[in-house]
Amino acid sequence: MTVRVRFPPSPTGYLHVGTGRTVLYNWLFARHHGGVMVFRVDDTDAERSTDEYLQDIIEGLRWLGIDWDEGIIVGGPAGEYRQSGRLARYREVARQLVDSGWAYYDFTTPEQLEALRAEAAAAGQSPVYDGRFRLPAEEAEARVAAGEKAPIRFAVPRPGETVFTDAIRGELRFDHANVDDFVLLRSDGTPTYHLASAVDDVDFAITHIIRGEDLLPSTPKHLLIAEAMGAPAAVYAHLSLLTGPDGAKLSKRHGATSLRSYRDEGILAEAMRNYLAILGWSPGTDEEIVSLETMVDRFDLGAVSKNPAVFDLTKLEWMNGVYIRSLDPIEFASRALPFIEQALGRALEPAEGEAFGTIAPLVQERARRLTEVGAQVRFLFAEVEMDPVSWEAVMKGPEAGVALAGARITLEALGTWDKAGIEAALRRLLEDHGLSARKGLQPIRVAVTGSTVSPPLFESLEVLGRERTLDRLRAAEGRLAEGSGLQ
RNA sequence: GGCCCUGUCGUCUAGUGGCCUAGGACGCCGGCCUCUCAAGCCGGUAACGCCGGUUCGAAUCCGGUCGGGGCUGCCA
Repeated sequence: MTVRVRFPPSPTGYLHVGTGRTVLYNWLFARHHGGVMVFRVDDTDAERSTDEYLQDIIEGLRWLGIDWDEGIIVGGPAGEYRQSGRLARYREVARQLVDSGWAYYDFTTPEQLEALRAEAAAAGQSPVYDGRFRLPAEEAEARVAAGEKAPIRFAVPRPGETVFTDAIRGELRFDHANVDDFVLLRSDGTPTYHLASAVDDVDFAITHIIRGEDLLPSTPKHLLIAEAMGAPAAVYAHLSLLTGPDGAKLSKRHGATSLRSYRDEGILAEAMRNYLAILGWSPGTDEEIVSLETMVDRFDLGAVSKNPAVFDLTKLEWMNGVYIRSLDPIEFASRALPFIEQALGRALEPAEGEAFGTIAPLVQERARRLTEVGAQVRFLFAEVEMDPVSWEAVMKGPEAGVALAGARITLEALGTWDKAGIEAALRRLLEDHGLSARKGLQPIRVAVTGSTVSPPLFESLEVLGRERTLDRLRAAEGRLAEGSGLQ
């Protein structure tokens, strides 16, 4: 039997990193087993579902490099993969379950339900509706025929229990005393998540349902619906949740949770994918950097962790740095370009693009996120924005003036303006004045880039060009003179 | 409150009765390298929640306890 998994997002928000991890695991499982990945849309919540969110989810998947074999866009045997387009089917199943006695029209009022819950809470019992007000079938039918609106509830067998083996957690049992007669079809005729999701899983012949642990308490309901439909039970696997540093389910209050925001903040798709894969799954070796091929090759639900995992931004950034450094230099430059233009607020001129291409490899070694690149090369494309702290740190001593003036004079006279020439000239300068590289070069760096932190100096000057370098050295000398009260 | 999941370094994890005086990775600390910052290299810090039991032997098995999390809607 071929493995069939599914990804059923409900488009009520941007693609969440936790959801991203869930899809990844489904995808890895499918690819590992040569199975089929189905992409359906759980949009039964018409109020909150939007097309914009669906687009974001699709883009997020593509960004991660996850594809699907059946479902929206690509189509498939089921034809319709949006739940909003399958409403008639859900009503049909609900009706069939009523006819077969697995479900019933319910006339309990919200007040009655509330009273029951309060009563149960007071008695220390499970607050579940056990169908005690269920009417005889004929009576219920008569009221429905008379035009009365009523939801359809599932008649959970009592006493009873649902037992299943979770692929990650082992055998799990749920006493039906704690499972209530849940609503299948709302009184307005729309299906609840439980009905729509379970029917789709049956209709699309899903064999493995890999989802978040938050759905664990709902599993008996889904298994019961499948049973009532006369369908074989799928294998369930519940993934632990992703949490923030405080241990609570990852949410907005922990910071960015959408995959999109990480992409926008300079995280590489391959790094995010690798990090998410390792967050809760171990390839079985000490490796942390794992190729996609290896993931597919080794993925196994039995090796997925049962514990919740804290989403550790620091480790993601480290991994992103590893991936950035492993990029082909040309590839790095082209991926970084949009971030530079974003930081600059304008597109780069052709000549500037060339300049960046020259210095890019040096920045590549230093960045953990693509967004850092802009700050590092800004001095090449804009006027110097002097960092006061940097200035204070290096312009204090008597060496500063000497280094600045000396550099200006020697570089002005320099023959060929290239890295080798610049380095030779400046090293000679240092020697002549008995300055250490550290003491002598920092003032020049700050004068030219505006900061104590920059790409290597000689290359930076080469790319900056003689005129701008000299201008900036003069400007710094002027500023130094003012600051020293010499003027 | 009820039901359920879960518990190895700060974090992610390896570990399925002896190979564990518990391994790796991130972080952190120190050193080397060095024109700054990174990167790289070397070294260090740090954990089996607790209490019982089973066993010649327990991180690994059992019970309890404490802690963390999830669910508890005619949301998904």
